[in-house]
Amino acid sequence: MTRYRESVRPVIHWFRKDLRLTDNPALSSAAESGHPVLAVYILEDGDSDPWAPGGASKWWLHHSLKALDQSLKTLGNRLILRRGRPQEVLRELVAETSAAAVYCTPLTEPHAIKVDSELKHILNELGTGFRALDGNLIFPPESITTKNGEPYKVFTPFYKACLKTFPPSAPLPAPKKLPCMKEPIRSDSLNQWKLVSKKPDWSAGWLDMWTPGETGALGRLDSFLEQSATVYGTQRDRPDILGTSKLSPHLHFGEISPRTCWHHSLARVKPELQDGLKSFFRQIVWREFSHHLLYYWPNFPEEPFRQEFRRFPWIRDEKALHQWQLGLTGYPIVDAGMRELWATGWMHNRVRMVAASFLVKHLLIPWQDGAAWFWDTLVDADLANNSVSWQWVAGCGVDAAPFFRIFNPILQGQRFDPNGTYVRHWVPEFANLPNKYIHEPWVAPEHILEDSGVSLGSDYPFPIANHMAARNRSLAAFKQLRN
DNA sequence: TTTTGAGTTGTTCGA
DNA sequence: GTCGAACAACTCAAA
Repeated sequence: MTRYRESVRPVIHWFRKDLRLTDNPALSSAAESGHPVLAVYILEDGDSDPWAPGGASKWWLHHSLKALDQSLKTLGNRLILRRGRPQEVLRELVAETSAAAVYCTPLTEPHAIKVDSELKHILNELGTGFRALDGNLIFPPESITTKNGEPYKVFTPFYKACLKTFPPSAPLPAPKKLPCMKEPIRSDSLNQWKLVSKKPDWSAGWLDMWTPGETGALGRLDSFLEQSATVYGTQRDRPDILGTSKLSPHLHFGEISPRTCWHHSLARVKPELQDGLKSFFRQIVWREFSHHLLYYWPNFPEEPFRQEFRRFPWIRDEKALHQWQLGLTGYPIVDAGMRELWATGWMHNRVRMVAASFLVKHLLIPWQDGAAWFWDTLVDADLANNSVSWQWVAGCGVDAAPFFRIFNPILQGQRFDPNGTYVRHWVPEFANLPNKYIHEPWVAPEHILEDSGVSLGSDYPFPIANHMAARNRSLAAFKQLRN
């Protein structure tokens, strides 16, 4: 027995990693359906989702959901919060409301794909529509393939194929109306979900650094376009200055679409300065590429893409892993990055590579251990980007770094943090150490260390691995793999 | 089917 | 200090 007349049956927009109103094709379609729209977010636990959000991501999610609810309220709607397996929660909601259809944005995570396929079946049996409309990728999986119809495994040809289809279509405006259901629908309270850790309160002060939500995302893009977009190509590698876009968490949660990033960039940057945008677009396409790879190879997060790496002689070393996590490796650039990560939920891209390379090449610790730590500590933790990037650094991924490419943490520090500004900020032990020694404090004469007020071995550790020795050990391990 | 050119992000060594 | 070569061979993608 249908409880509502046909005209007032709602449709459900199931929000997931598309926490925005602008350029959200699924939401726009729901809005245009002529039905009231029930806006729902479903929190799934680690019991059923193997890659449920980590600690830092949950903090972001909390604030992003709060922001989304505020935006919906300006349209006279609200966000309904439910917890559980989406298949069951949506089945219940459809039963409760006689919803005519469920709208959502498809994702590339293997778990999401499984959920969608079950959901499609369940809704079909209930006679309820299931409409998944792309919106989180400019180039959804299967829209870009090689001439043979195969997925690309090399970035550059993928990138070129993407460029051929340009420019992407214009972003959609936010719906003007989003009529609410008249009948009240039960919702969890966001605070009950306890997404924000209070004890310990490691995220205190994060709201000064980040503004989760759609408004924050557009603001971040605007700042980037005003301040650093034109010099992005050269400055993005410098952790001591704000040279990157810092859009990654906003993109991960879908608070802004890549298409919006693209169009706003072209609209706001003067044509003669648009050369600097090329590197930015390239990075956006990297995100697309990673999502393609995850879609086609669903065990990318767990297993090395290159099979021979199953027998790579990784070393399980809990103590060294812990030192790396805490930023106590004895290499200032690595430690600065790891401490920035812990303190802010984010790490500069260049430093991510250096820190990741140190873990897998200098310490020979499995890339999965590093990826797991990043998963828990990054506000932008994204299964596709994280897995593909870690495998790239480890050399076992697609188009991966050659085995002889082993970052020298001293050189990288000197090259990209030439004045030691970044290191001094995150490793204040060296606040008074001269630049000359900032990236290799162990070579500083004893009296210089003393003058700068730091004692190696007590205030700050000696390197836990000698660069040359570790480099040679890593090269030997890779050589062993070839035979 | 075969061929050909190319492939995110680096380091070290010796001239 | 600067510069080019070596570091390996393999796989991918297109012609």
